[in-house]
Amino acid sequence: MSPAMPPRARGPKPHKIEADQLLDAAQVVFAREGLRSVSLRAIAREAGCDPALIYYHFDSKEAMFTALLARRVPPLVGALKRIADPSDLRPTPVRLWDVMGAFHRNLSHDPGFRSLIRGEIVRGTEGIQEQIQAFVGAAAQQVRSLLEQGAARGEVRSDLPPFLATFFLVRMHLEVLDLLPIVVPQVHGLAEKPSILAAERTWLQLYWRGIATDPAVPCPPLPAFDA
Amino acid sequence: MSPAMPPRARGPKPHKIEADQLLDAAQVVFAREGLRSVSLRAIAREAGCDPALIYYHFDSKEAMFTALLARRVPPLVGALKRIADPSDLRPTPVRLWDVMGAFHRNLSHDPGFRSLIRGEIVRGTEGIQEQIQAFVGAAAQQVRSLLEQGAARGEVRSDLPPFLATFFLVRMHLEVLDLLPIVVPQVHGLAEKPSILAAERTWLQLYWRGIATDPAVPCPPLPAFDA
DNA sequence: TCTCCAATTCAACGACTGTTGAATTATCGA
DNA sequence: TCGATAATTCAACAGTCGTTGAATTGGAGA
Repeated sequence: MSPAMPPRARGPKPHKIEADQLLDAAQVVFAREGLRSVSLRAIAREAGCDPALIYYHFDSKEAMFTALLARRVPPLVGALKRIADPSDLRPTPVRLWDVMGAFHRNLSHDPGFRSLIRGEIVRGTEGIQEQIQAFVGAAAQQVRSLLEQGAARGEVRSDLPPFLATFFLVRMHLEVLDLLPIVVPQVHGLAEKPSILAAERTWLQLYWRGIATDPAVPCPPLPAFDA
Repeated sequence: MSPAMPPRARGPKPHKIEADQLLDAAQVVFAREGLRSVSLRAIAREAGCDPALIYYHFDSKEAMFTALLARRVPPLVGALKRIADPSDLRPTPVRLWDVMGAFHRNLSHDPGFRSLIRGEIVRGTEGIQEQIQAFVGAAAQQVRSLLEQGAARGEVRSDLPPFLATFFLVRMHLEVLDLLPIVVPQVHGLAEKPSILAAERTWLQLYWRGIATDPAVPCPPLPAFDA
């Protein structure tokens, strides 16, 4: 047998692997593989370490997932809170567009993360579900408040149940990102993948025409997201 | 050791298990467990037989999934084809409502099946994806045709890319069913789960207001689905 | 009644899973 | 310079997975 491959050194590496780096790797794998079906070994491979190291930083696979959640949620909710501040007097559709921008900035990388959240919601894994509920709840709360402000200002239909208007906005966003670039080109024979930004803009214009007090009043121009 | 549990008889059972019964069982397990993470052993348990029996009727787990697909898709596509027949002169929103009814009748039981389809689309398992593409493509083709007929009759905005209008309709339906009854009550503190039918109706009214040539013209009344 | 076949189960394979305990080592403080 | 500790890996565990080949048996046809 070849004498090569001496057992790799065990001790600490030259560059310590932080818990955050493990989460980065997990994020990448989730994005690629999609599901809760990702294995710790795949995450470890991505991070360039042994699977056992994960247990040095986290108690379990589940704990790792919730840590991932805890790292991503607060920035998004904070952004939504700022947008939904009642002192913001810009037109409602512009503020809604800002909401969608916040979603994009905080969730648009890795569809696996969204798919994961979605899966846990419908499956309902013990313990995880409550955390996701808290996250989705906090986000939806802000959007709902924003829509109610719009109704109070006479810009949004008041005959529409606010929870439905909220639900349609939040949920739509989570999905359009993942399916549109895959499904549309093949199904409709488009040469290029449709621009997600353009699709989002069209969607909000449609939605606004639906919820506006006077649908004849056109939607104001909507800038790109990264502004 | 107790002499109980003599090895169960091996030969044929009194009531032969048909391939369709295995598919029924698979459907149930998919609906409950949700994902591609269902095991053949779970399906066999549900069907009350040995896992190996599945390999008597199907070549592999993948073949079983495509058989499930083949059993469900043709009725849906057939229904859509009838609705999209150009000789149907009813108002466009009513026909769109019919489309949603067809989705409901053919897909509303087991969210697991939809979740499965959605997962396979974004993950892209070899072989399976093409079949799903064919299915989604055939369905979307009919919806798109219907929307184009609406535009030709002056009922649907012609400045809206048809592929986007189609995508928004089809995709929205697949999702609202699964998430709404779970998320909305807890997040918005509703006493009861919102009626899916009511939510669907509200959604189509919103959508119609968005795509209609004249959004001031109200959506005609929309009957219940099972008619 | 005998034979054959279709339908079913059993037992096992190798691969992969989350998890753990012990072994190792680089680095830092004394 | 010497320990101690933090960071890392190894090897193994029990379990589950999809899959296969052989064994079994009830019922149909001759």
